[in-house]
Amino acid sequence: MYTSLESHQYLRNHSIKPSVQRTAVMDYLMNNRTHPTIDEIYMALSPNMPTLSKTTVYNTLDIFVEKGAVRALVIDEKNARYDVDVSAHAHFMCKSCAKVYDIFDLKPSFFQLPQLSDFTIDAVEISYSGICGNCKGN
Amino acid sequence: MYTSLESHQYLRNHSIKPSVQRTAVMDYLMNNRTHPTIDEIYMALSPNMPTLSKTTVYNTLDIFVEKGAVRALVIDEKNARYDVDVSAHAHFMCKSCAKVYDIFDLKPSFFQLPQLSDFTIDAVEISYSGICGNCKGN
DNA sequence: TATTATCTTTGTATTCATTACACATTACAA
DNA sequence: TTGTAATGTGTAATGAATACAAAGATAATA
Repeated sequence: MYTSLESHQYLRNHSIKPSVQRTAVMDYLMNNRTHPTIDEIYMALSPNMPTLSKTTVYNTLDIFVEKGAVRALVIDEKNARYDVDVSAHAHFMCKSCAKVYDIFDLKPSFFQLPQLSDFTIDAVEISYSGICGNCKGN
Repeated sequence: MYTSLESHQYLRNHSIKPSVQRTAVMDYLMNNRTHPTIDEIYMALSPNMPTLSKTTVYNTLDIFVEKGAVRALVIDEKNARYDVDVSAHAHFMCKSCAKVYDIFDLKPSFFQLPQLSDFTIDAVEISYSGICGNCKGN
């Protein structure tokens, strides 16, 4: 369980001014490693922050991504998802329940960026899809 | 330049009944390897097929993907993109102009699907991003 | 402390890709 | 030819994301 002090510090480390809203969103991301959508974050926080606006959640995540504190995942065609773990790892999305899982045990070479003269490559996203264990039983 | 005869045959090979509309869409995909969006396909075809409906383009691509004749790419958060080349290759999207390029020269092992007890993995998508050569000059 | 400028948050309105759905048209088999 | 299923079409609805203007908070300066 991460405290808001830690989120606070993490934000500062990424040159993000830690407002109440930003700290709350970062707090949620650090404690819920489920690659949540904007709506999930908003729904989780709004009971305790009735004045929170969904626009703020959008703005906040945009800043987080811009500052490199969070990664935006393009794996779910329905929604953007956010991952506070910016280290090299891949993801798996279940086509049945739409949950997104981490996959850590891949060769580091998979995450090396190719050097191509035509492009300046600065990021890679490796996304698997299929059916997860929970859904297999259904 | 692929002819509509070839598209026709390609559809049959994938158990897709080749209607006029489906053949036209497949024709376009085979001759325009630019990973087009639904709208781009519709805009390109509608001058010659004034009665074509965008809904038909959506339905058609859904069938193509379902039958494995085409791959839907989740790389551009704005639009779905479609690739008639279903062989193992990766993509690069330019964050400036949003064009999507093919990347073929990766190790085959990158496209092997991990065997994990928790998931049944049946697809992988490797997506790079950055700035393309055209935009670098700007 | 008062003033001012800047940054942040908020709510509403808008955009636009995608989906839902009902109806029209076509293909095909009996 | 007739009936049925498959396919195509147009419109309406959905909903994520964005634009924007106003309100509120923060920080710096006098």
